[in-house]
Amino acid sequence: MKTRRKSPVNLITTDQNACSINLRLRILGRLPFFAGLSQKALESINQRFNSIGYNAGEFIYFAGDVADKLFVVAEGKIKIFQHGSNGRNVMLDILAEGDFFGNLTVLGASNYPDTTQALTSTCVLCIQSDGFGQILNDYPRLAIKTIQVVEKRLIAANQRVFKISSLTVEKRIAFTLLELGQKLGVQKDNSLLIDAPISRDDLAEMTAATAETVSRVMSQFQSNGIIESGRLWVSIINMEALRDLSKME
Amino acid sequence: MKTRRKSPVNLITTDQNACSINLRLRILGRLPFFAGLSQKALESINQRFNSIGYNAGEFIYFAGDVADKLFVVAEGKIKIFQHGSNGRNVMLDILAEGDFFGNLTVLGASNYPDTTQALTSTCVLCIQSDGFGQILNDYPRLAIKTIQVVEKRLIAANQRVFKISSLTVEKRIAFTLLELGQKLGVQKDNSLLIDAPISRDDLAEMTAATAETVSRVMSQFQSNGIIESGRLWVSIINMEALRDLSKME
DNA sequence: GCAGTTAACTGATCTATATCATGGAAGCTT
DNA sequence: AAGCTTCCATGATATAGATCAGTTAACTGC
Repeated sequence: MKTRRKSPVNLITTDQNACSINLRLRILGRLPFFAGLSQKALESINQRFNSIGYNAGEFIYFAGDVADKLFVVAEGKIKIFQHGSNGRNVMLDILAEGDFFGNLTVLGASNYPDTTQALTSTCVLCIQSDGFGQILNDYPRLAIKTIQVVEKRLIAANQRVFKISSLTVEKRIAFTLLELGQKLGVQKDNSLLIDAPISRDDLAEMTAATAETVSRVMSQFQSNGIIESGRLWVSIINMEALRDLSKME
Repeated sequence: MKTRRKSPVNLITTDQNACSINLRLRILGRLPFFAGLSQKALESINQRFNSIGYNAGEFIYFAGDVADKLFVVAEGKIKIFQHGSNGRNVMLDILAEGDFFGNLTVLGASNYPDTTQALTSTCVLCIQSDGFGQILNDYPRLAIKTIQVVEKRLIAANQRVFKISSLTVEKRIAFTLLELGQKLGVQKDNSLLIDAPISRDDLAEMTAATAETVSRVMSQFQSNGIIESGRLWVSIINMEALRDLSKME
């Protein structure tokens, strides 16, 4: 029997004051989204935001809630998913610092189509959707940037459909691990640690598979020296091998 | 053996002059997207568009082409899909009058992620992406409307992922038929004809299934009196039964 | 109206992955 | 450090749907 290893993922990513008022401006200013705005504009935009902290496991909102807010991840990791009544969830993404989520536009009284839950302790910045609408009206360049953000996600979503319908589970998992590595990876000596507490179940929800199948594939990856993994952590050892495996041919 | 019926779908939907210059303004003005703009603004926007006609089967663009144009369907039906090298395509949507496709924003030198092909003879309006970007800059309300259009598609794409991963093929087909009925349906005495030449292969590409499986399910639907169908056409007889079948429970 | 082509139907078989079931390891809790 | 809970591994079995294959029906063009 393979022996699993202790988790190298640090679950406490923020301290209590990460969301303090005086830090908001700095966080917003760092976002590529707001790059190029004057300090004055940035300050006025900052006025409209406030910040909220969540502990690991807490929900930010549920699918069906009235969608009147837009959020930005300031610190921590958040999973965004749709839940099937049967318990078959589908994860759309794991959000990290700088990612937007919630309601981007002022669609009259709509509801969130998905649910968001903190994976680690997190801090999010929050703004009323109509306030954000006014900002977009005042700064058309931001509106165009917003279109680009949403369009990128649309393209990614379409590619996910493509992968689910034409790739094997093994390839989908390989792909997903590469994406997670790229987005959440931190270099640790000779491996790339995915810096979020990801379970087999999470991977199953990301790849449209079952936890058992994911477990089998991950075991195989591990015995081939491609990854290292344990309870709630994964780390990529051989990136090239993963890339080969994910090839569509 | 069940005998199939002659197609009631009219494949010739446009005449040669449907795209004539003097019709463009009328078509643009009808679009909900441009609703609320002054006649003057509309005329200046119209200046930037030109129109192109395609015969059934012709391609508007291929995945990978340089994405420098935005299109609007003026008349006809267009399928938009991704093709897998193996021949396993994934259809994203069937576009009808008023739908946008192509490149909405001025992303520096990107490529189309999908391929578009006319299902009937069609006419499309066309604008350079950077020209459209200027329009969005001039009319921030249009930019916000654009965000809404893309966001709706994103939500639809995510729901497609959800359906593929958690519903049976039968349910997915039922769902897809309902969507097609809603979008392309025309009432014919006691049935709703889907007004586009849709093959079993097309349905397979829409539902992430094979043509054979689709054929079997459609045969069953037909013998249950839920639909009527033949070579390149489908018509819904019993909407309620389809809705029941598509229920997720 | 006949020949050729493409789309659709259906039977037989196969397989990737889900399901069901059990045991073991990691990490909390007190 | 003992007990509890959650997560992970893995074997055995079942099955939805893919694949392979052969036939029939609708449309197209001459």
